[in-house]
Amino acid sequence: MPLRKRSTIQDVAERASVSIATVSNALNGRTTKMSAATHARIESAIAALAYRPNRAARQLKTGHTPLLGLLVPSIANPSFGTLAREVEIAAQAVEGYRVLLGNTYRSQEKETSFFDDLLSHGVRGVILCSSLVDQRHLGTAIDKGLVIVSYDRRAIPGQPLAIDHVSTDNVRAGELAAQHLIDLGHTRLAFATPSRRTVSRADKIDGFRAAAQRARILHSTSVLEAPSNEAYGDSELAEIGRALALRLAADRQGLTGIVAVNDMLAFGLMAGLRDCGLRVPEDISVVGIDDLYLCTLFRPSLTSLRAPLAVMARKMVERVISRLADPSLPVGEFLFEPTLVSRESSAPYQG
Amino acid sequence: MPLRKRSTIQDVAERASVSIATVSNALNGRTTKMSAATHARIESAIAALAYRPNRAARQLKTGHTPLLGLLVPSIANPSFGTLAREVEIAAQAVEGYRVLLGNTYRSQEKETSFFDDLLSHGVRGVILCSSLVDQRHLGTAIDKGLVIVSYDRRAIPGQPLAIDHVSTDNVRAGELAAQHLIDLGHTRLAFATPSRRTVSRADKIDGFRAAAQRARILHSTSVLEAPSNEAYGDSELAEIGRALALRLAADRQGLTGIVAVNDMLAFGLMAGLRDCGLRVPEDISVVGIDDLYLCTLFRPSLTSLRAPLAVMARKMVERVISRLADPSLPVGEFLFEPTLVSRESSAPYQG
DNA sequence: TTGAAAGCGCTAACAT
DNA sequence: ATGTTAGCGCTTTCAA
Repeated sequence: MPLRKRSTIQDVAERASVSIATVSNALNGRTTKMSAATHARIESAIAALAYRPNRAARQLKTGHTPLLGLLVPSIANPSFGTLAREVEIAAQAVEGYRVLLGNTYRSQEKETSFFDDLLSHGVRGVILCSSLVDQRHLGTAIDKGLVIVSYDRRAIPGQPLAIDHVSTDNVRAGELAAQHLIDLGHTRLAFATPSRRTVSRADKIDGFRAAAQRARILHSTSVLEAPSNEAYGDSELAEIGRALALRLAADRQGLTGIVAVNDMLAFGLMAGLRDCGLRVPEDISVVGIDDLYLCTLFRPSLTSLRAPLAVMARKMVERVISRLADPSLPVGEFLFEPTLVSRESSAPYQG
Repeated sequence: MPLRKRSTIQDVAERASVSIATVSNALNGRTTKMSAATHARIESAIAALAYRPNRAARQLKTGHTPLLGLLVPSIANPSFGTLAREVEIAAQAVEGYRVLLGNTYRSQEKETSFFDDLLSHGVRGVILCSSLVDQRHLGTAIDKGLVIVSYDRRAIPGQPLAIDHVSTDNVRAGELAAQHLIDLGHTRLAFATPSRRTVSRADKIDGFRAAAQRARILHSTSVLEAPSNEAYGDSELAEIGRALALRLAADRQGLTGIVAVNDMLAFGLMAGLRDCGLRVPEDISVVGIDDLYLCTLFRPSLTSLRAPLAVMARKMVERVISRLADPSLPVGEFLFEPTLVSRESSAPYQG
């Protein structure tokens, strides 16, 4: 079959015997400016030609295009895969937006280059999942017209950037996780995390310690951390969990409960503990954070903290689009409450 | 800081005291058409203004834009997350292309709507991971100018569509998986799969049966299948695995080795078997297909078949871009050899 | 109620 | 070696 050229607004106008201006009006909902008959003729011409407006042309004129950037450390990480799915659903639902995906592997250079490309493509809204501490490059991007919504990190007080923040209440997540173990009778707890500090990790630790404090067991509490020694890879977090398990097997320090900074690390931790002959939950209870659906597939299944991802994705999309329409919108921070999902990996303390 | 308007080719031309045509020439590598001094002036003007060409304008003129569509059933599924990462890397590496992501949840309507949007955005190349059997809508999309490369399904002989196919050799994958179990001494084997047939699933089963045939154990071989009773969801495949495990526990039929159609199903299968008191690998050996990095995190870790994903992603990107440049390119089918990665889930038959 | 026309930023054919 | 210009498909102002 011959490759027909896509039909243009011209073709529609001719077929409906009107000017392109009138077709454009119809396209943009200004139907009050024409007779019903004209409108009908245009509609049927559009249908007959399977006409779809050329976004590039429209964008050249209006400066807008229904595209959103989504920047994640790595889409191969199930946490971000799940998030990406929710973002895509929300973007489609809200305004028929499509999603331009980028992976950063935690490289500031890749983030910057993605921003440049977005701008170059006329995309001005972006949802950013970044664990980078240094955020100076964001200022540059914003100055160039980018609207950024940041996922899973609180606003840093005094930060001058016009960025909305949508995040789980990570303090609360750490707190609920620790409290769950405390309620089960555990008193010697640890928090397992990569050593590099990020806002969200610090928050989780704060919550963890707050719960311990309240239960007066802060003194028997510790933070287990290991550096990531490889370039950002799929299994990095799990490897850290595994490394921590080995250390624990060598010197357990009486620990009976561990909160992991996220599920992937918890999975690695559980694998490592098992390899060392430590049983979960009989010897050590483990709680993750994220509640990936993978939690239900491991044995023991992993107790974890769930955030309302779909709602958060909708909020992010909504904020990006709102701020695009009205740049003077006050900056907002939106924290969402996590809930504990109890499974097999956590059990009562065995005196 | 005031939001400066992005600079245009005009601005560059003025700053370098040349015409926009010359700037355009410089931009498009036609540097032989100007003096070195002029070129240098333009370069420095571009740098000074941080000029980046407006893609929409360029596209309106040329009909091209460095964007690729990537359509997957669900990006939350780690198989597709991993693929998406490789595709993004390849697209960036080859020509600085960016990736527009879409999820189909196996809905033909969503596929079609994604194609329409791509076209509307001027994107003409797309990498498609589809398990849909009916492919008539693809013909329509191709007629409209879309260049499609299909992932993980063989070309259907006699299919008239101009689609390149890049896939694991699934027959070989099924064969290697079965052979591995046979080599371990197993004689009563089953292949576990969702009941809905796709090209790739049928191929895997063919390979599985071919290996059994060769070992003269085809008669003690079966295909275990269960329907998916939920809408496409994250855990669908795992649930099917779990359901099959329950059936097996009720009536094991002497089985000692199972090949799962993919790793996610295998994970569910292993969880279900364990819940029913069947031990892997002592009672039953399990082999998956895909070799997700998650394989190493489960206990027992999962034996699986690995495909050269990065190479395949590069091939797909390369084919899309080649065919975009030369639509008369002969249609190709590219099959890649899987390799077995042996882990804990498969062990010698215990008479 | 409808249409003419300018112009968004760029490329490339065609001058000079 | 460099410049002039038409035009890609669309929106929108202004005129009729």
